[in-house]
Amino acid sequence: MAKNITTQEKDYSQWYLDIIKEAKLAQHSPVRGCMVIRPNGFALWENMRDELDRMFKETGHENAYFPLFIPKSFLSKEAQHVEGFAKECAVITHSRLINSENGVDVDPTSKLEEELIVRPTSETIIWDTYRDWIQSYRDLPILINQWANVVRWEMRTRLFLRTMEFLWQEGHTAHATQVEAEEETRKMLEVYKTFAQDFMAMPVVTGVKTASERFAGAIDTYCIEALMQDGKALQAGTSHFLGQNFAKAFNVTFQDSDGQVKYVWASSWGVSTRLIGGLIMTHSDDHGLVLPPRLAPTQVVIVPIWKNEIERTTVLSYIASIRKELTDAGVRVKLDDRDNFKPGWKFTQYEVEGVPLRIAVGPRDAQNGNIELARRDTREKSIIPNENLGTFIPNLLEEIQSTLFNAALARRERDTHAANSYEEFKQILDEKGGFVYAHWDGTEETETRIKEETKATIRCIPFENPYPGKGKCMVTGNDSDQMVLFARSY
RNA sequence: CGGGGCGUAGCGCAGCCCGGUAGCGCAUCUGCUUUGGGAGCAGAGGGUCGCAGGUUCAAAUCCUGUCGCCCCGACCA
Repeated sequence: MAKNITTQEKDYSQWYLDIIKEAKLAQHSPVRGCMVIRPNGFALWENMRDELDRMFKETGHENAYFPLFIPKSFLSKEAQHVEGFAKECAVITHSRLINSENGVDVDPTSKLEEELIVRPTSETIIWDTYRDWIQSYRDLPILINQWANVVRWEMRTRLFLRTMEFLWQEGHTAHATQVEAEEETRKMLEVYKTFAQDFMAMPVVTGVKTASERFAGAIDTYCIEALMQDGKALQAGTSHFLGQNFAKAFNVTFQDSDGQVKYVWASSWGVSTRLIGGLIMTHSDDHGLVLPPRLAPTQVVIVPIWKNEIERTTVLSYIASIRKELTDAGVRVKLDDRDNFKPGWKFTQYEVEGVPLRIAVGPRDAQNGNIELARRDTREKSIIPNENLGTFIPNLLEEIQSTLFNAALARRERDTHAANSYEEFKQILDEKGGFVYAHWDGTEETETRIKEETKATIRCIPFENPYPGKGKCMVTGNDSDQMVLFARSY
């Protein structure tokens, strides 16, 4: 058992923080609610980013970059949007410091004519720009993504899950027709689902948000929802059909092939460093982080073992060919031949850091033509011959990838229930947690009441319902078209 | 914004009640022995005790203020 990691059973929240600390993913910064993403965490983010970026480009998108600062007036142009973000905007009021007895002070003479907002999201400045880019239907669609940081002044923060500044991507697309914009919204949700499941090995439910959970300024918000090990849901990504709301607010029109001037249709979609929190809470255990091989910065770590200089030379030369074979096969391999840590220490450390496979090689293995192989996911250890590792190891990494997904899927299915009455609903939430499907009459009043009484929210109205069919609302008894997905959430 | 906790060596903490040479563990450096699941011994370096006032011969310790961070709840990706 790894030292310094609180068990999940004892305190899940503390366990989560311990994992981040011990796996060196991130640390708190001197600024409240902000974090330093350490090399281990950032390498993970880079792999996620690269894969998503590839998927965005395969679906026809281009990257661009828009400013960090947004004129205050832009925020006020779309009423719903303003209302949604007004409470959490950082505002820049001055441009200069002056020396003072206290060190430095804000120079009162440097007050800005128009205050600037640090972007909480970029719809406004992007749609202000799109107005210049779009005249004709021939200018459409515009399929843009940007990788950026954004700031939302949160009351309460948690590393990765909710920080005041976070990294994300935001896609912003402009289309000639409603159908096309809606298709784009759904297409990108599918991209997120594929990424979450195939790369993060994190099963997700796709669906549409209710009005109260909808993105400010959207007509519809689609989401991927994942279920964490402690039975709480995590919104892992969102995709919004924005209708013509921003086009109207920023007067973005085009002349269509029929000669008429029309407003442009829009979508936006994003995932953030929050995904790292979801990854942690999907796979990791009391021994530390567990990373899916497809995203792990290091897929295989090789730990050599020796007693003296002769053994060291023998073992390291034996390892050299193994390392080359794996590297040639496209495996991300790290050799840790440091002499100031003992093998046992390294074993534990790489386990804590979540490296999917560990190969240990000592004099005996070099002598016998073997390697010792340890899997992080099952923690099984075996001695195998040093043969065909260039095909064996990649295959094993893929097996680990699917084992992790299957385990996460089995856990989600175990923790997914259907409630046929409000009493049963509350009982499931209190005793088991997890996803709970239940009938709801479709009104905001009922939704609010359920939230106030149980702290559970409607995560989504799922596209694929495991409990299809009409029924009666568990609270009011009114008609319900289908069960919707409830959970307590992060 | 409420409730709780904490600021003392790079990290984790004790010391504070009862004022009197600033300590412990880990980490770091040196040397030797070690290396198949978080090594051992010996030695060494490292501090304006969050900040500002006050009381006192004397303040990490008592008093007053102030700043910051974390955790738990009300809003949100």
